[in-house]
Formats: sequence, structure tokens, C-alpha cells
Amino acid sequence: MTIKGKATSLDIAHLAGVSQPTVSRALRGSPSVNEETRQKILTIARELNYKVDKNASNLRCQQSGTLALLFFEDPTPDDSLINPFFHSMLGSITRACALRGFDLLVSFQQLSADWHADFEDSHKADGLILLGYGDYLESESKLQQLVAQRTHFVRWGAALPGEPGVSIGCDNFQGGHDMTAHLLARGRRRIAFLGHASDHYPEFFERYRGHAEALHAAGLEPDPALQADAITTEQAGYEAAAGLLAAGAHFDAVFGASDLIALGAMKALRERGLRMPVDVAVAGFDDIAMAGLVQPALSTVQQDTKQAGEVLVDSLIRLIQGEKVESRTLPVRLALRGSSMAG
Amino acid sequence: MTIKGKATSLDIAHLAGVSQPTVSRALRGSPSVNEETRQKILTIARELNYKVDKNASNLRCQQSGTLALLFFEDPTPDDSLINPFFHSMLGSITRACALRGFDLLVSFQQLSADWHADFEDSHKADGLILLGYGDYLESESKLQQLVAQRTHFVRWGAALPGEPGVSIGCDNFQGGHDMTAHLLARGRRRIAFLGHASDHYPEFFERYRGHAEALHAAGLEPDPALQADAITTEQAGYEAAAGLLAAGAHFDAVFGASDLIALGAMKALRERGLRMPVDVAVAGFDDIAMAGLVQPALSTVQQDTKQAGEVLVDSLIRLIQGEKVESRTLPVRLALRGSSMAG
DNA sequence: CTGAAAGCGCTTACAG
DNA sequence: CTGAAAGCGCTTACAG
Repeated sequence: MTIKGKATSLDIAHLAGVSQPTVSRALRGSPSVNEETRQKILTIARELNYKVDKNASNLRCQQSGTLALLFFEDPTPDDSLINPFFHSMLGSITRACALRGFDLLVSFQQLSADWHADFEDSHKADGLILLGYGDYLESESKLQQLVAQRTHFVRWGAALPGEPGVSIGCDNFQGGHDMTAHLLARGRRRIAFLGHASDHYPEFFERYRGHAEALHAAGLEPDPALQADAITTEQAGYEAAAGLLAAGAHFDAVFGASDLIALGAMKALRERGLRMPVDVAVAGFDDIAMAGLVQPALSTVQQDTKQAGEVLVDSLIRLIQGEKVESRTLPVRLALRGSSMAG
Repeated sequence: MTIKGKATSLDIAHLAGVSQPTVSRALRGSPSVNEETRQKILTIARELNYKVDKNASNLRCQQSGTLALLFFEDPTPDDSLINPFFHSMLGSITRACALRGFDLLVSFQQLSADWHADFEDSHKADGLILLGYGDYLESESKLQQLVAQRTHFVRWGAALPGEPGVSIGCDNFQGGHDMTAHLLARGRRRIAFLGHASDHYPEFFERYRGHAEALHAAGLEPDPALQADAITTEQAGYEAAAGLLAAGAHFDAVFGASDLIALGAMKALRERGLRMPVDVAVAGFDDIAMAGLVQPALSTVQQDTKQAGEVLVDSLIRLIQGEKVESRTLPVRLALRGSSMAG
């Protein structure tokens, strides 16, 4: 039983006294294999610690049983700092893949220019999951290309009308609306919104529109002096809040378009000696783990990353199987904590 | 130029009027190809958006150009909560792989029982990176198996004498020592240590031993009443600290064997009305992003995850290439913040 | 510098 | 129920 290198199905065939195709059939559970023969083959395979060579079977079947997850964030100076929200998504996506028998290739796309093709074209993956809060308009042409090349992909993000491909996203509008409604209900009247409010960042824009809608409903108008652009980093949130304060803006609440932004804003408020939530209530979006740990704990809009990962993976698999798949918007819910409740 | 499905090297050969092997040579940069021919081939390949089929080339070359990253954490009830420290490692490992031309398969091992073989035996990956703070003794037999099967792998963790395989880890002893020395220098005398101190968790044990060594050097003895077991979760840290407090233990500092433990402990201290650092100084280990954001900011032992990822990937690649690779211990440094400094 | 040939390890019609 | 044959798309000696 000394076989050089890894065992192959042919080795097993010799030992079992059958042909190699029969080994293949037995291992794949074909019903047309004698039960006794099958048992013999399975036993030998186990003894030899045999594993099907994926390269060979993938080549033959023209598919890989692998999905690729591509992050395409704006490159950050500190290159190990990925948005914790995406880490949470990664965990959920990995699990969903494993449960469905798919492997997951992971890639951070700052590094490769022609990401949009590599994985599926080289047969390394059957489809792509795109994750990121980058500038949407910059990535749109790449999405068009993916569609043109008939690449299977799903994207996490706002489901925009007429947008290429399938998007799965949370209900950003509703989340923005509900959080602002909550802040209003707590008696806040001047709510600063920190985060890009343009179609370059559709998710933030939707959150902003929900925010504005809630203001309208309360008979208020969004004050341009209370909005400041920011991408999803603590640093950007800090700068946005500090900028508003420096400009002399008056506000009794801050709604960060993401938790990282809100956390940065909290730091700026703290440095100015403002008490939270007494002087300024604070809210974020995402519900990253940190939100529950800071002082005061951060009120936020919770995205269900577990469900999101499952829906992304399921949608992609159905797409690969040739089914028609629609974009979907997933519900959110408020996680209210000390930063907006006490005081 | 209408080709059904993806283009193959044979399609290019036809269009270029050469044989298929010549296409392969040209694409792989073989020096024995006429420059003019090569250019023609490259042009056609680009037009057709041709990508080498990885399954075919991997099958032929008997290697995959892929590394697999396996997390093997103790399963947590909240299944999306992975230790942030490992997220940071993941980012660094992904980058290191990409820069070296390797793909990365990611897997969380709570789900699969026979993880220790699958990836390399099935030729999906050329080697494995093992990451996790699980019970070491439980995983040791699996490591033995990996060695017996001649699987290429590197492990993040304490480099123990006589241990199977190659381990890359940070200098846990030094980190434990230095932090305790720092706390002593700040006048603390009764330092509670939260975290398992047994060979089931060698990294924590090393940190504990460094801690004890620093106490010795200051003429103090570790007090068993000031040590409480805890795995790397906020919850465990909370319970460990609450347990000590409930038992009436007196301490003026808490050294958590990880940041998550320290953060949980801070919550318990806060609930008891203890001021940090005035009443109790707090320190952790890892320097996760959260450490800098909590109030007071957490003093901790910083592990260089960027370097760690690079060393892990480089070591594994060298192992795959048949080189001899030694286990390594990487330096750490203190990141001192408010939780141990003021007051 | 280039082509014809072999083969990596599977899976799947096709016969029997 | 099982075997002989073909073929997935490459890469690499071997000739020339």
C-alpha cells in the first residue's frame, strides 16, 4: 500500500479490482453501483485518505464549487483597517458558503486593477460577491463589464433602479428615517448628519433621504449647515464633526451615516467637553460590535449581517444555476442605547 | 470572433495561426518564442479577454497557487463574532498573499470535522495557515496528523519546544512581562490576571508567565486569588472580573490576557462604580481597533499583525517550495493609553 | 523558434 | 451493474 504522492482514483481501482470509472461513480454516490462494491471502494478510499482532486473534477465539470468575495473599499492609509461591518459580513458569508458546500476565495481589491474578470474567467470561482462602500459611480462601469461578460455576481449595496446586476442591500431609507424619527421623539430638533449625501455613495444618500423625510414629517427642513461629508472611517467622522463645531454650527444630535463615523464624532464631541447624550445625542448605522462597548453605548441602525450573508450567497448560487434573481432590500431595526436615550 | 463560452488557448492558436503549445509558451513568457509571434498572441488574448484556465494548469502542474486560511476558534454562541485580532490578521494575510500571487481560501472550522486534510489533499490549496485561540491540547493530535500526511502548514501561536510543525507567534512572555512591569512602575501592587493560565492555552500561559516573572523581579508573588480563567471573549472577561469582585478580591489593576477580556472587565468595573484608572488600572493584549476607542483608552500589548501576516505567508510559501523553515517569535511593544496612565 | 504527442485525474455518455 | 473511450484545457519534454 505504498503509493507515491497522493492516492488517485486509479490506485483505488487497482486495489479494489474494479475500473477507475466505477470508483468515481461509487464515490459520487451513483445509484448504479453494487452496494458491496461501493463499500469496498469507500473503505479503501478512507484507508488511503483519498480526496477527489478538485482541479481534475472542476476541469471536467467546468465549474469550481467556489465563490469569490471581493472587497473594493477606498484604499485606506492604514491598510489593515477594514470596516468592521464588512468583517461581520465576511463571517456570515463564509458560514453560508460552507453550509452550502462552496469554498470561498477572498480578495481585497485595492491591489489588482482588473479584478472584474480574473476570478470567474480563470475558472477559479463560479461567481463573485462584491462588497464595499467605495464611490459607486466609479465602480459602475466595471459592473457593466461584468454584466457584458456574463459573469455571475451579486453586490452588497443599494438596489438602484436600472442598475446593472443583482444587488442585495438593507433598507437604508427606512433606517435613516427611523433613527431620525427616534431622535425627534427624544426632543432633538437640530440633527447634524455626517456622511456623503450624493449619488456617489448611494447607501449614505438613501440614509440621508430617509433622515430628511423624517424631518419633513415633523415639519422641519434639513439644514445644509448641519450636513458634512464623510466616508466610512472614524477619522472622517472626527473631522466632519470637528468641522461643524469649528464652523459654529449648533446641534443637539449627531446622526452618523455609519458607526465608524459616529464613533469619530463622539471623540470630537468629547474633546470639546460636550456631554453625550445630555448636550448632544449620537446615533450611527451598522451596529458593529464596538457600538455596544463604547461609553455611552451607541444607538444605531442594526443590519442583520447573518441574513445578509445568506441572501447574498443564496442569490449568487441561484444565479450560477441559471435562475432569475431579483435585487432585494432587507429590513433593518433600531438598536437604541445610551447615546440617544438617557439625558 | 464569435466563440461559444470562454476562449481557450486553442481558439487563440487558430486565430494566430500557430499551434496551441506556442500560445501557452507565449503567455507564460517563455524566452523561446519569436517576439513578433508573441505580440500577436498577446493582442488576440487581450481582445478575447482570455484567462488561463486555472483548473487545467493546476491539474497539469500539480499545484494550485492557493493557500487556505483555517480559523479554528472555540465555537461561540453568537456565530458572527470572531476575535477582531484575527480579522486584522486576515487583512494582513490576504494582502501578503495577493502581493505574492497566491489566492486565499478562507474557512471557519467550527463547521467541518475533518478540516485537517481536505484542502491540500483535494489540491485546492498548496498549504494551510492555521489561526485560532482554541484549546491547544485538543488540536495537537490534528497537528500531528498534518505532519504525518506531509501537509504544508504554518500555525499562528506559541512556538513550543518539540511541537509539531512550524509556528509563528508573538513574544507572549515578553509582552506579559513588560505590561506588568509597566503597571508596577505606575505604582500598582495587586494586579489581577484574567485569562487561562494552563498549557491548554499556551499563548495565555506565556503571557501569564511573563506577568509572574515581572512580579518576581519586583519582589512580589502572584496571588492565586487574583487570577481567573477566561477565554478570549468580552463575556468571559466580564464574568472573570465580576467573579473576582464578588469573591471580595482586592486589586488595583487588571491585566486581561486579551483586549476582549480587558474590555469585558472594564464593563464589570464600571458597573461596580470603580473608576479607571484611578481605582483600577486596566491593560489588555492584542491592540485591536476598539482598544483606542473606548473610554478610557485601553493600554495594551501591540502585536504587529502586518508583519505577522507576511511572516506566516512567506514561511508557508517557503515550506511549499521545499525549504526548511523554523518557528519564529515576533517582537511586541506596549501601547500605553489612559487606562493605565492617568490617575 | 515551433509543432506533435503525452498526460495531469477526473466525469460522463455509450455499450454491453 | 460495469468497463472502454473520450475529453475537460492546459504544460512540458521531445523532435526537428
